[in-house]
Amino acid sequence: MTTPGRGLHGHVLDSLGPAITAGEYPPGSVLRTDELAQRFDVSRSVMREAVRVLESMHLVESRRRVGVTVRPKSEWNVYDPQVIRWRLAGADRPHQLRSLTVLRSAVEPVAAGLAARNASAEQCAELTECAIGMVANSRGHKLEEYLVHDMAFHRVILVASGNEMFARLGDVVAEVLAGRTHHEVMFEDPDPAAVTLHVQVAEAVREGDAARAEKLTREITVGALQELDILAP
Amino acid sequence: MTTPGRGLHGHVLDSLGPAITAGEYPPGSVLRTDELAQRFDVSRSVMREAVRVLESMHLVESRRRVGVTVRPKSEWNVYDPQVIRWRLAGADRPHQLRSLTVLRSAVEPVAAGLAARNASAEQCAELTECAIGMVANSRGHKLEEYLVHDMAFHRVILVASGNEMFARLGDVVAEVLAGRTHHEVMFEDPDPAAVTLHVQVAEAVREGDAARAEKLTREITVGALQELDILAP
DNA sequence: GTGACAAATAAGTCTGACTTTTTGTTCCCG
DNA sequence: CGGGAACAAAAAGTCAGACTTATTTGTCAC
Repeated sequence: MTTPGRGLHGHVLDSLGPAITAGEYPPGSVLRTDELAQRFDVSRSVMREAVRVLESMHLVESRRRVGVTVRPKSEWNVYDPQVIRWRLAGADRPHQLRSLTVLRSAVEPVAAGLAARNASAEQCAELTECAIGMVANSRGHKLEEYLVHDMAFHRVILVASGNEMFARLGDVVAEVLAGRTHHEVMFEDPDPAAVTLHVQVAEAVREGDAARAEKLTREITVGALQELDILAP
Repeated sequence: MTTPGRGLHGHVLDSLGPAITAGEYPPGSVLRTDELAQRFDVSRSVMREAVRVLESMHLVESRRRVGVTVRPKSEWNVYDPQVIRWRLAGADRPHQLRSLTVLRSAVEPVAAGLAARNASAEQCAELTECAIGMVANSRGHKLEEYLVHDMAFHRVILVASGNEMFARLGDVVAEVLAGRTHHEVMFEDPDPAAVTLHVQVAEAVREGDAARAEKLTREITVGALQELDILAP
């Protein structure tokens, strides 16, 4: 994603970031820049740059005379795409997927409603294409092709909402969907009902029916929650 | 907030960050590290650390032989609290407030519903306290005191939801609420209906009535949208 | 015990030299 | 005239070492 490890400090981050987000260093742990520089065999300047980035993610705090201390999880910038990726790659992947799925369930219906009002003709066309692609690959174990269109579908919805905060969740949603296909239980073809819902959402957006787009999308996200046993009794 | 300007590089960021997010340097603009270092009268090491942070926020991209280029707005990490603060302090403050308010309208009702299921006894008590504080300061131009309780109220809801992604939006919501009181039109006492809604949400959460908590919170956020003329006809 | 003072420590800063990658130009040959 | 290869320049990247500064901790006197 983006450009991983495009410098020495990037390489260091690819090691340290996952380690910290995986809880390998408990909150309050103290690291020393010089020691880390030695460990990763880089100069202090490079190590300092890496620490600065971790600091900007609120993963660590650097203080004079004490060192680089790991902050408690509750202070991390959990919306940072890099942090999300690190956590999804690590041990608390299931927990992270649940959190993100709940977030989806809150955001996507509203985004769909807005998309019904704001989507351009091109975006409507894209959406319909995606839905068609999903239908076309919904049977016969073509999970990978299905996933591509599913990710594209949700991304278009989020972008078409016209809200930049929603739009920037496209990568996150894509990551969640991909995770479900690649790592979770997803051996069979997708649920036909879900496929139909996507087609209907595309319809509703095209027709500018905000309420219906929202309601249908809510059904989709409820399905996603149920898959992870996050119920709403 | 947090610890602004806790180093030389922090001071540089406090200058450059707002400038970039304000669109002072259009996307594609090229900056050179050495020139910037001169301009801010810091060493190249310090300047490099600042650039690294901006890079981790996806505000800029640093490439050899070309320089530090400003990325298009659509790629920025708009959930980074620092970026949010910079943008709220700058020219597109109104636009940013609208985006965030829409995000609130999606997230908070769901968070309230979850809070009704997951809130601890302490959190219920806190919530009730906040609601009482709001009522107590709802008349007589005690806007500042009202704001404090209002911010606390929404923060408790988000934390009590048990979802870490929601919890981390506490600062953002607080910033939006503070912005409304301090910079937008808010001369009179708060809307009595809104105050009542908060009290009722606290009730619903206490009683574990998720559906009601969600519905009532949705009414609160609809009110917030209407204040900014974001209608739902 | 309390206060001030001193020492130790780790981050912070600066400088200068060197390396590496990328880009743009030039020049030669087809 | 066009295209490709070699070359030169530019800017970021890296490293090493010396120095500064803030903060903590320990000690000693009162």
